Amino acid sequence: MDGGITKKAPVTSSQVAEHAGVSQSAVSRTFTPGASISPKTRAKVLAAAKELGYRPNAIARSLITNRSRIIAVVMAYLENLFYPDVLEELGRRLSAENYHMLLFTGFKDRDSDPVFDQLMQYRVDGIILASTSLSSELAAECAVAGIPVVLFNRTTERDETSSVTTRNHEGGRLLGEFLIAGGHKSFGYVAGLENSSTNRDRFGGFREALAAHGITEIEIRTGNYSRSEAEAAARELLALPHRPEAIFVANDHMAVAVMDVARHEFGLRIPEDLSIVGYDDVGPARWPSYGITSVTQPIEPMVEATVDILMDQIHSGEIEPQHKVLPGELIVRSSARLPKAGIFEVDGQRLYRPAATKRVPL
Amino acid sequence: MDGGITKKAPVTSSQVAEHAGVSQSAVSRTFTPGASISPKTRAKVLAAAKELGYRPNAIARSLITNRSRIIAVVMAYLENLFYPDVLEELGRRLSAENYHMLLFTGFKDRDSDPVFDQLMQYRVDGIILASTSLSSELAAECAVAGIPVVLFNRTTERDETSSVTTRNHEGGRLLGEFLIAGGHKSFGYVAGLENSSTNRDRFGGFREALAAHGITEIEIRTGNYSRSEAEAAARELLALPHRPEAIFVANDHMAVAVMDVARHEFGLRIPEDLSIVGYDDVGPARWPSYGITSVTQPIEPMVEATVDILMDQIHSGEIEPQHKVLPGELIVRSSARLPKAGIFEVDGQRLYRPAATKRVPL
DNA sequence: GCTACCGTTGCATACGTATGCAACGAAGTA
DNA sequence: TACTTCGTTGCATACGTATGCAACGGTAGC
Repeated sequence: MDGGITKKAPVTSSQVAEHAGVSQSAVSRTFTPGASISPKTRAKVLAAAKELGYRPNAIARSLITNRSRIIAVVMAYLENLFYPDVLEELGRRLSAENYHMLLFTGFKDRDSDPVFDQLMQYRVDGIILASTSLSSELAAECAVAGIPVVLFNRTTERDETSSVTTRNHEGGRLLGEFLIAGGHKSFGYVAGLENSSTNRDRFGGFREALAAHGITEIEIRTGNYSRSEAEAAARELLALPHRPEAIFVANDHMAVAVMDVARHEFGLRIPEDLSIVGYDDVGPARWPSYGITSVTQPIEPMVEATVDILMDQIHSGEIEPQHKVLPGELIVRSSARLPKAGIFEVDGQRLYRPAATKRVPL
Repeated sequence: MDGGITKKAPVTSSQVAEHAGVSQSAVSRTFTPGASISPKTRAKVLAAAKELGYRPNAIARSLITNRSRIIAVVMAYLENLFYPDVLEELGRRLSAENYHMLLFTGFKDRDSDPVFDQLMQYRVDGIILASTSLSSELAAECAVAGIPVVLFNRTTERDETSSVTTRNHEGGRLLGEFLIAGGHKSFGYVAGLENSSTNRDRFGGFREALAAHGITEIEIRTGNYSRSEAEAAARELLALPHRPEAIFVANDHMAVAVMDVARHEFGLRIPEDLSIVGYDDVGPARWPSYGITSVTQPIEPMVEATVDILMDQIHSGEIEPQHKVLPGELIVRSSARLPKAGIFEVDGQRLYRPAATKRVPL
């Protein structure tokens, strides 16, 4: 044997039709749910199809139906485990709707224009933008093209693009209140990407909470949601003459890095010498080595909402921007000193809800 | 304004042709590299295309060229950061070749048949299988269909499907020698998925190394490459009356979990009370909280080899199974007691190479 | 037995692009 | 000038499927 196998042409609906003694239309209708076809011919076609190993050609179908059943998912980087988790859940939810993911990743955030060109060429039925920003021209172009777009964990200034987020502002405020209730007096903040809405909102709420208690000084360093930059930011913060007693890190991915630097480079005990709180409630935050007090971003509801918006817009053909904002919870773990009150145990997890808002979910 | 925007039909090559005063062929040739077209008409077409906002329809192109420029990437789960890293690198490499990824993830490993059906319908140009097994019938079906398949970090018994792996057997052996040279006397192994080649090979090498020193008893528990199962496995191993002095965990993802259990549930000091070694050299293994001694699996060369094999088979049309096996290095960190000799510093990293094989890269 | 009706079927066409083929024109050669 | 050559262009067709339309056959109602 020569070992080399050359590409064999796939079976077409016409071949199946001939083999089954029916027309090509009948084959097509057999594989089109709801089409007018008698059980008898349908059975004949299915038998012939199975025998020949026929699979409908999704490409040809897309050409005629103008629907590719492909959703473009744009994630500049997957370093933060939050996004792989999102991706997995998206895979589940989209495949349940019989949609598929064309993934764009591994590019630098600034190179999004060629990415956009590519995904437009595939006539995707929808676009999910996570962990990347979208210039407003591109958003406009999508709108003109009539392609539904959902920003995942991001919002834009103007409300023209649909989005799914959590209550980042309230989350940041809650963390601020938590730290203040814990008796901390001086504060630091490790920022995420400066122009990201999550960073703005989380910090906005945090600052507001501190300001309500007369605290306006916050030492800020930027980590850009990257581990290595967060390490550098931590080194600067912890080397200050008056080191902050508590640091809010804009997400858990960076908080882990900050904690590592604090412990292993500065020899600090957490939370005795330093309190750290994060955001996302991502995997490593739950590991006992870290145990980060963090605000959850509930991935499953977020993904569900995202897919719902897309499906709604795809099926209706109308692109009315929708904005879904989901609640989160402050999960109390061991990375920050505890307040005297406001901690509740629910389903084996400790949550923080200050008295005034105890009954209102975040 | 009513806010709702209805889908606008995209611009076609014929419209561009009319607008530019040329034939549709000329438009097609303008966007086909290497086609016969004069600079003058080309410029006219490009101007018209830009003006109308034309983008070639990749779907229609695929139909006629029989090439979708889509590669199916199948990853059952992304829990282990190794795979998101792979995904990112794949994104870089494939987009450099102007290919795109259709990602299948978030399904249980047993549900791979419907996944296979889906990806076949899109007439993908190639398939990358990582973190999932493929039944041999499916592999055969791909072979018949002439679709190149590469197993990433997996091999099958028979050599009929291309694969990219690292020297897992040698890596396991090296870790065994390292632990023995470190003076350990009793050993445990936390296994990965039992039928995976990585698990078989790593353990095979490990057992071989121990056997060469007269050690045949290894306490084995299975973690199935899952964090929670690895935790359970660790609890069993560490509760044994004669707790092993050293544990080889089949990958770093599980090793982190084992280390957490050892420290926080059993109060063990690492490496004083217990040595742990892992595999993959994945992110958390490098974090100072863990510092896992581990054998690297070099993602970039592995991905490069994978894409090379695919491109080769796509362009040649011949599917000759290729098997690429890449070297790894044993990176010495702090999770296991050190041997007296054999540790070298290279580029700021400590490597272990026993005297006999010092000059031979793993 | 005739008509009306409805479910089923095949015919023909359309989707947007690539490409073999022939025609054309310009340039070069004798 | 006549002939060859070669680069460029348009025509026509093909890719594999979905679907409007008309035709067909069977059934029910009178």
